Amino acid sequence: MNLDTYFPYQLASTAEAFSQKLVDVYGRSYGLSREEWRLFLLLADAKSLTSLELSQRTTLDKVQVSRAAKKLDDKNLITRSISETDKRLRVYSCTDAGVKLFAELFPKVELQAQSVLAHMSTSERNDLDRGLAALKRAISLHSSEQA
Amino acid sequence: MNLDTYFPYQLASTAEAFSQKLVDVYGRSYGLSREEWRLFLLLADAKSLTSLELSQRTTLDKVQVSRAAKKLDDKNLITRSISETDKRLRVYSCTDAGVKLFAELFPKVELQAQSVLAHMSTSERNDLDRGLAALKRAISLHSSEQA
DNA sequence: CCAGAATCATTGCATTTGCAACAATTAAAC
DNA sequence: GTTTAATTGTTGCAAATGCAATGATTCTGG
Repeated sequence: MNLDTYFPYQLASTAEAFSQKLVDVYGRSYGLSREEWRLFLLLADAKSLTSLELSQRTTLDKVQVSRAAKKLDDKNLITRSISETDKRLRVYSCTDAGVKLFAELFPKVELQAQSVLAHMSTSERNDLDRGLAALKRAISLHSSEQA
Repeated sequence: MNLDTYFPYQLASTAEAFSQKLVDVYGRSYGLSREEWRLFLLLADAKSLTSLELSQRTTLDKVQVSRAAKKLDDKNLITRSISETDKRLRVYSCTDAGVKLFAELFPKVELQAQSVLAHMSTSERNDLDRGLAALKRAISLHSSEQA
């Protein structure tokens, strides 16, 4: 089998390679994992979010959220507290240091992403956006029909 | 930040979700990991491949190949031997049991993939193929210009 | 032919991850 | 109102992973 023409492999390996380009920035320079970066993206411009909101708005499960949040807390980038309205939930928000780091880091990540995407034409980028959105929808439809 | 419109997240999460759909088949039913499945795909219709060829034709490094191959060997799906021409290299090939399992498993995986992709139009699938190919090329160009 | 550099597969070790279990809290049933 | 079920965050433990080190083999330059 030639993997170069096998769609599942092309999707997985291309996505992985692109993600690695971004990890090269926020990981190598600042020691953040993918999960930490993902939470950081959500918390950066929100006042505060609960653990439930974080789980729902990412693909991370509760263990991943708990562990990534703990690491961000250890780095003093976010704070964790117990929700007043539901003591089972946690409320997270960025510290000042977190906001500052994000303001510095995000443009670098964005620059890296754009410098890769700059090698694609506008029409190619539109194709990719539409194709991905369609695939995402297809996966969702498939899951609901299986249930 | 709304991750739903953020390209890097859309790419990563969609690719992960699609991959998981296939893992549901070859992983849940047969206990194979992504890495094992990837080697299995290459070895299934090849007489034999060396470790070097496997590394080059996948995104797996030598440690991943060594460990995945060991597990496939433990399951009696492939054989490992030392190359005659270069005793540093290993030569892998499917066992009869491996060939048989692959013949049974691959159609199931393919059916699963097609049943997801069936929810996309032909034009959407073409967009995705073209967009992915363009992104892959862009990543490659970006890497070479950095070097 | 030979000494040193290079390449390969494997292993040890530390970290990460997935999954089940657990304690704390809330919701539901009656 | 009380008991039971359900939900949440965390932790323990086993398996997986990344990375450096190692041993074995081959290549290189004289």
